[in-house]
Amino acid sequence: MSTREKIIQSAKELFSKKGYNHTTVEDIVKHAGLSKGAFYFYFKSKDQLMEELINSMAERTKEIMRRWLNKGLSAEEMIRGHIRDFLVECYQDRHIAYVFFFELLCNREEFKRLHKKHMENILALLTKMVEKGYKEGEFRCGSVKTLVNLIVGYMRLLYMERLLLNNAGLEEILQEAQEGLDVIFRGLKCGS
Amino acid sequence: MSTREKIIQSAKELFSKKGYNHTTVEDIVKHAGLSKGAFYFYFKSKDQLMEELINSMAERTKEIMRRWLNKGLSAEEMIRGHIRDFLVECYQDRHIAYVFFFELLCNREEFKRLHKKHMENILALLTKMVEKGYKEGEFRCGSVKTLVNLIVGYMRLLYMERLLLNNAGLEEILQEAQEGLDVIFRGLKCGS
DNA sequence: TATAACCGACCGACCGGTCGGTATGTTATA
DNA sequence: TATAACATACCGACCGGTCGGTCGGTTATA
Repeated sequence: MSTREKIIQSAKELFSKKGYNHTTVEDIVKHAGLSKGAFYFYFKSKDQLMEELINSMAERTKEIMRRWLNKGLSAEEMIRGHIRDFLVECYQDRHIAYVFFFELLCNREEFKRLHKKHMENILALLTKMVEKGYKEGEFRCGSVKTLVNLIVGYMRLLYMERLLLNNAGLEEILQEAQEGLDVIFRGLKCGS
Repeated sequence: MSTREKIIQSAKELFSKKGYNHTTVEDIVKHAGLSKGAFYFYFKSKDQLMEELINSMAERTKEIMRRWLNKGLSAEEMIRGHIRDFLVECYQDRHIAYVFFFELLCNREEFKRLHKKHMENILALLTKMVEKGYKEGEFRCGSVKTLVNLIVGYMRLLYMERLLLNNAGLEEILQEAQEGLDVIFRGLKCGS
């Protein structure tokens, strides 16, 4: 692993453990077995490193969604498929996913805007999937907005509570996600 | 409003605007038209104020849930009812709800534990409601855990995205929450 | 006039960022 | 092919600003 990669990896781990604010540049470099000089050789500032982490994570997520959107599948298949990929991605990079979903919102306005920008893109992509379901008569109650919120809310919670706080395994999470989607798609009360 | 209340109110507003870390004690007292001396006359530390805010918010939420649990209603009625009350409470106190749901998770271990403790209580209460639904045959697919996660995730997202980021009105939020619950309870695909 | 309530100058720990330095290549030159 | 000239990668002491918390003093109240 290159020095630059070492710094990034170290930052990811520490940010997810202690948070952005409570992780010092000193912490990051010590944990990577380096010095501050190395850090500022590769990064303009602590903020710049943060932004880089966020952008890379968000772009990968969008890429996954775009891939599924272009497969010509039904809405349910697209949604289930991209969520699976998304959770796998989250699992592999769970440190930085935490930073994206939470850390970013507890910081200065600049970071909140960054989160908002990426979230808007992601929601727009999910909206496209869901819209298809309504347009083609696949979904019959609720509304686009409601469904999008249900899905995103569930994913976030799954990630936060199960993956991060409870350290659940990947298979377990995927299983749970499918169950939740079953409820959303089929409903609680209309047939088993 | 007493001086103590002024400080609390000021802290709530600033914490939700700038976050706990980026709100200084100086900010809080200036915004309340007071001085640091007043702050440290009423509070042992900035952390103690934070804990007080969190505990009070969490206790009120639990109280709402307990009230609905003891009404002898069906699971769906209990869930819909307490969520309504909860959202009203959140709306009135949206500043501190933000701190509870997000700020707490982006801070030192001590605060994370506090969040976890309250969350466990709240989830246990919700679980009781949901269990009743399965026990009495009201709910027919999914599982207790899945349903609890779906509901909590949706509430959190509604609160975060709609109430906080989009500044939606109370009636609008309540309406949306009902729609989401409709989907969960009836399902997307089994009858309109 | 005693005490509660409040003021605000100041302390000191902490942390992001800087900067002068070094060591290990790599390229140019004669 | 020896060496001067330069570049890259990294070190760590230090600086300057920030902010939680303290403390000696002042004002209001009963």
